[in-house]
Amino acid sequence: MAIAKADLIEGMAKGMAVLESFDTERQRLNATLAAERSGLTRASARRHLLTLTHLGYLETDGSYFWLSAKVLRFSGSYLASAGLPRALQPTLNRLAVQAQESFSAVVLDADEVVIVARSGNDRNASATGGGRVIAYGLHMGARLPAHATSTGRVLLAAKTKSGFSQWMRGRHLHRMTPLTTVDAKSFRAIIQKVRQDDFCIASEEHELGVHALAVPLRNTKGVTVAALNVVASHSRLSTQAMQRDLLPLLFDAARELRPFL
Amino acid sequence: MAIAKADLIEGMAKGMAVLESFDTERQRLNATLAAERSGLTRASARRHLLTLTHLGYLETDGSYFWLSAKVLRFSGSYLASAGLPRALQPTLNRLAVQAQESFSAVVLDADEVVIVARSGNDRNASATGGGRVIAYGLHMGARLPAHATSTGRVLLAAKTKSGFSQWMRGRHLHRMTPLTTVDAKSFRAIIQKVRQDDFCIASEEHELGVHALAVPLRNTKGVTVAALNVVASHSRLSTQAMQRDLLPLLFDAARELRPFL
DNA sequence: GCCAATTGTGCGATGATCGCGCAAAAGTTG
DNA sequence: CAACTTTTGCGCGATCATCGCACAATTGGC
Repeated sequence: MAIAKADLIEGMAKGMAVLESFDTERQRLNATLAAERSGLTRASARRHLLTLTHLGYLETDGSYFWLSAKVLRFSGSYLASAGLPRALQPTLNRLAVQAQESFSAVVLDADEVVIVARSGNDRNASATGGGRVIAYGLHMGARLPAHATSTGRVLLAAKTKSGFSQWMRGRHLHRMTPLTTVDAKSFRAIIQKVRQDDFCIASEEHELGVHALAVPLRNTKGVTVAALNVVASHSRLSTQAMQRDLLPLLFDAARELRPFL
Repeated sequence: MAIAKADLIEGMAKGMAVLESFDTERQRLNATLAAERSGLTRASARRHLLTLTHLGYLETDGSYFWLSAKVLRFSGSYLASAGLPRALQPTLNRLAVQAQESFSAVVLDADEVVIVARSGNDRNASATGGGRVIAYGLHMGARLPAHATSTGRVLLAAKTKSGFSQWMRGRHLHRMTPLTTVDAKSFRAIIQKVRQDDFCIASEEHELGVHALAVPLRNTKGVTVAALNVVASHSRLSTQAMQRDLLPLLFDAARELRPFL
């Protein structure tokens, strides 16, 4: 949609590519690194890095660059403006208190899901032992591969048949764990089953020892606008127990949220 | 520092100005509005809006534009990469459980404080009755005026005398509530007192019915890198009770965090 | 249905950006 | 430690992307 013709500012696009080249794994970049990751020439990448630094989005020690707190301004504005997170948060908080588990609400963005609201005890974080802030890296704004997550599958199942086929076209399902479904045929079958069940369980397909249960969030027109899930460690809660104890909670929450979406 | 000469990409700067023109108050903009707010010509603003839309950071209905979930990618990367939030989060979580109150950690950015980590029961949210997601709009990435917040004052007090004077130079202290200190002389006196006390209480200066207590977070070199505070509703907890019961907790947390900052 | 205000967009001139290429710094090896 | 190799910082002229004017199309008011 809106595939504008030729009057797009490419300087802008380059700059955003540079900004995006800072991700979860690569947090500190110099000009050469940034050039590689963003596909620009070294000189150009350097100019953009300098510009972004000047604008306050990056900080630098002279040779390396890293994101500054200023980038939080965007998420702040988004979260304040977007109706979705605002509408979901109270319910997520309530679920966290009731069930003592971690809940997330996500939307689909291309081939990833984006966490737009979450809640939960972060007891699991300390259980993992070390520096992990939030259990399993599930912070606000985190992006996870759609095909390997319960929520992603729920959102893919909500697409039309042709929409889903188009999404699948030529796509390589990346293996995240030994248990990830990467075969296209099997994956189509899974999505078909999600369509029937209206929920999805993904067990250790994204991270070993972790499984999740997701349901769609639909508005009153029946359009799926997001997905809601609960994540638990395999050792603490079996798949069966999760479905038995938590699925009704999720369905209730989805029904309750319906008028607000 | 690093005030680069003349080789800064201005297309980039314009684009970021456009992105920034979406804030908490103005969430939906058309080309004309965005042009006004970002200081560009209409034509240029439109091109940048279109570009950002094409890149996926904005969504549009054809005439109006609004932020998309993709902007969360930056905060996600920042939160995953920045040492500060990662180091603080576990302690904040523990505080929230212990005290059943809402805690925030913030850094100073020009004349605003930015929330880089937070925790807390959001019971207050439901207490406020309506659609407020999080008590008092204190979400991650939210920006609040430094002069009217307990944390802002703690961070301003950490500046050198000359640094603080420079900050004050020609600054207008915006009135947030009838109780906001806006007189420069009074404000200087407050900062002086914060220097002595090493903590700050701001009562209803930012929002009526809300008061907060903040302490500085220093690293082992003695440099203040952030501020930690607790926010409570006036009706639920008196200023005196807050100081008596929570100040020791905050000081303990600050001492405990010291090696990690 | 007419007028006024606002918005969408083509086009030529201009100056900002590109990336080459050099010089200096850093790193490597015998 | 010196000579060599690799990497990084950055100046410079040519080029082409961007600017904003101006006009057309659209919307809205009365």
